[in-house]
Amino acid sequence: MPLTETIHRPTLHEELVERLRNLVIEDALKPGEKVPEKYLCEAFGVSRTPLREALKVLASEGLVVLQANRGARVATVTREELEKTFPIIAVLEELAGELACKNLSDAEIEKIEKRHATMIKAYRVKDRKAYFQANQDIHNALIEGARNDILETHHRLLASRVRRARFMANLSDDRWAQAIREHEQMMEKLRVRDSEGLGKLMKIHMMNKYAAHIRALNVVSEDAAED
Amino acid sequence: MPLTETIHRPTLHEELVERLRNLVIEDALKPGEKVPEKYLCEAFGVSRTPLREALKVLASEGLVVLQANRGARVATVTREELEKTFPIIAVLEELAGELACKNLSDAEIEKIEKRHATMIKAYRVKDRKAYFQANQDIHNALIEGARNDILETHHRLLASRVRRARFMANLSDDRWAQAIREHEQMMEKLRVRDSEGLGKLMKIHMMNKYAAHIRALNVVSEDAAED
DNA sequence: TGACTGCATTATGCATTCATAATTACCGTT
DNA sequence: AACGGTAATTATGAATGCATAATGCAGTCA
Repeated sequence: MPLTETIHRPTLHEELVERLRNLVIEDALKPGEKVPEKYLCEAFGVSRTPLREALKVLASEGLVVLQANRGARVATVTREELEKTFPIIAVLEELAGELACKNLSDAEIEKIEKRHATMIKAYRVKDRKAYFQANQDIHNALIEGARNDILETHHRLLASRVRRARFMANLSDDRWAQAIREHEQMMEKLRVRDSEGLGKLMKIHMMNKYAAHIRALNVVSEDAAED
Repeated sequence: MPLTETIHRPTLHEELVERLRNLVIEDALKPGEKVPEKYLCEAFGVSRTPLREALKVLASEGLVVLQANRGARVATVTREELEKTFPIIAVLEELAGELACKNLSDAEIEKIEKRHATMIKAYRVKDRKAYFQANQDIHNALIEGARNDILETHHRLLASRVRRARFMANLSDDRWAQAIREHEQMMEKLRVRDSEGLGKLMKIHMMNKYAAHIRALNVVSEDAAED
């Protein structure tokens, strides 16, 4: 008789994992930076034990790296890692797309349709922020639509290391237009519940995004080389 | 001047993560069982702090589940989880197969060829143990051949929850023969470095393995229903 | 001036301790 | 005897303490 959800009282270290993860993802703690254990303890009002437990977990997620006797640093994302990570995300999205096509309700698809319209509008007026929000929502809805929490977890683990705010600025007009076209195609497949079609498109979409990131990275590293 | 590898001194908690993970994978700690914190501390000769840190990591990997104030239990694998996990492993293997085809050296392929021969021999004489060992080696070699440690990590995380000793016994003669045929096909693709072909076969191979597991599970649960 | 050495300071890993929640054992009531 | 409630015990989460490795700094010598 599942009338009630099993209650979940969060422990300190879980709370901290959550908080710290957000700090890293939102770039409040920047890649390569030391994680100031003492400071964070004071800031959160906890002792070192739960904070250190949280760091261990974040390390196993790959968000920070631990050096014995030298503490934790926020993991830096090298180009090599990007190259390794994107293809994995791509196949996960492919799978998610296939499953979502099968499992999403009509109402949910309708909701995504609305989000899509919002996104298109944002594109027309070049509202980057609104665009990214709607885009994010659509992708999340598709991933969740797969009804596979394990897939979701692994996708999140991988995406959180790659999705960094600074990439948002690097969206070229060309890539933006291309992304919109890809989303239009994806919606077409979703409407007719062509699961394989959607899966393939989502994979391609991700790989194209990857190519754009790499191009942006090249520009950055060329700039850096000028110093 | 990279004459020396950067030395890595393992900390206690890393060591413990390793050890405990093995205990779970090797079924020394059985699913659903409580993880006897105190006992393990004594057995390993460490205090609770590093052991508990290790448990947090294993929990984030999904090998154990933590209940606040009620300690840790070895995670149980439900059929639902199997159903969610296998398709993910399948697409990861597909990707791994593609990458391995591109990245394996001729010498490494030769090694796999030898392993393959060993496996076939084991099949002929119905030596289950030798078969599983060679099989494992081949799969590991292919995953490693992808030259993508992140892919490897996620594959390992997923596989370790699913790969349980008791499944080994459940290999039917039919499935065994089918698996052998699939491996033959995979080798053919690998020899000519048909990356997409190998990828597709590895995915199919995994999904067939999945189907076999489900069949085995059905038998088990029907047996259980007889009580 | 600049690099090296030894000491002081700090940060870190781990052990220990403490407070409290969960479990068990016990006992009285029906 | 079975059930319910309460006290004793145990286990757990978190804080504190301690030993040691890493870092920063002053002093020395070229």
